[in-house]
Amino acid sequence: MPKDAAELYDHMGYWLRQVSNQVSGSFAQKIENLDVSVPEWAFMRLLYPAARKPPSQIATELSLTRGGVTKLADRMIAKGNIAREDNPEDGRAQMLKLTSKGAALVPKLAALADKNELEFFSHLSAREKEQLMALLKKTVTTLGTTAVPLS
Amino acid sequence: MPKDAAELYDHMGYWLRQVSNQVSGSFAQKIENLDVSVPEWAFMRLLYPAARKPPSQIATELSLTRGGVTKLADRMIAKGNIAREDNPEDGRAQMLKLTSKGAALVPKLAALADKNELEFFSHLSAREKEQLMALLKKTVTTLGTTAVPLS
DNA sequence: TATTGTTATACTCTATAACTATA
DNA sequence: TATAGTTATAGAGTATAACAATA
Repeated sequence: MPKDAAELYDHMGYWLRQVSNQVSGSFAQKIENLDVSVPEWAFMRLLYPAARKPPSQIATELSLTRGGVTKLADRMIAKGNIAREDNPEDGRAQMLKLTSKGAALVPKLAALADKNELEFFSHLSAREKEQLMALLKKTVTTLGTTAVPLS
Repeated sequence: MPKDAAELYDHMGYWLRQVSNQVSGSFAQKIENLDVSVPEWAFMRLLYPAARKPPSQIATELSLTRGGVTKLADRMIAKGNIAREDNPEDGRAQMLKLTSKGAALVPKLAALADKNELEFFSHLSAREKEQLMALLKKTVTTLGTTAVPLS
């Protein structure tokens, strides 16, 4: 039986993008009231509950450029959710950390993330959810060892 | 044993976004030479090989607003990859279709998509890839937002 | 009045590249 | 010279809302 055109061009990336965009889009609406964007949430999540990380590390962990991290960080600082901290040992370096306001926000954001997950993935069995999560993490882990870092 | 913070805030949406962004980002670089963006590819894929669809349907299938479709379509028309066609039965309506240039581009884009998939998912077994694809499609299908090509 | 699509506007995300300060 | 971070600039993607034409 011949494959049809749609099947020929059926790629994982396409479906990943569809699902990711919808999940993130819906989550973005949920956290709008708290004045936090999805990238900001990912950023804050890396600093919770009390981590101090340099912008360069955030850039690596979120696959952003350093310029992108600066821009995101500027906005979050303006909102009072994170703070910069000078490094006394190296005048070039700095550390980013959550403010108490930012730290207090994280559990609220996490609760909304839980709600969002329920909305999108409750049709999957517990076993299917575990599989999906494991496959995604396995992909990221493998990329971490092979991917070309952004400059 | 108490969960630690990282575990508490471990959401599917986060990992989906990480993987999707990296896969799409890498694919974007690959198709840059052909002067096509990832959303444009998704758009063209829906019209291949010879479909005629109204903007409203594209908007539904790609989860975009009508305004977004107009903007994307404008750019693709400027590039000569798609064309607008008036609907003689309804003066408000129109149809979008690939030009011969656009249609010729699709197999090239698909080949690059194949290459990208290999890069990102060859660490998964055939069975794991099938599982991942099935779980993603099941999620989209349940949401009822996109027409799933039946295979 | 309702629907299809366009236009105007705005903001987020992300990139590249030049720049500053420090090492 | 190399590194950490910032700034300037740009463009893509997406949304909302007002609008025009048609039904």
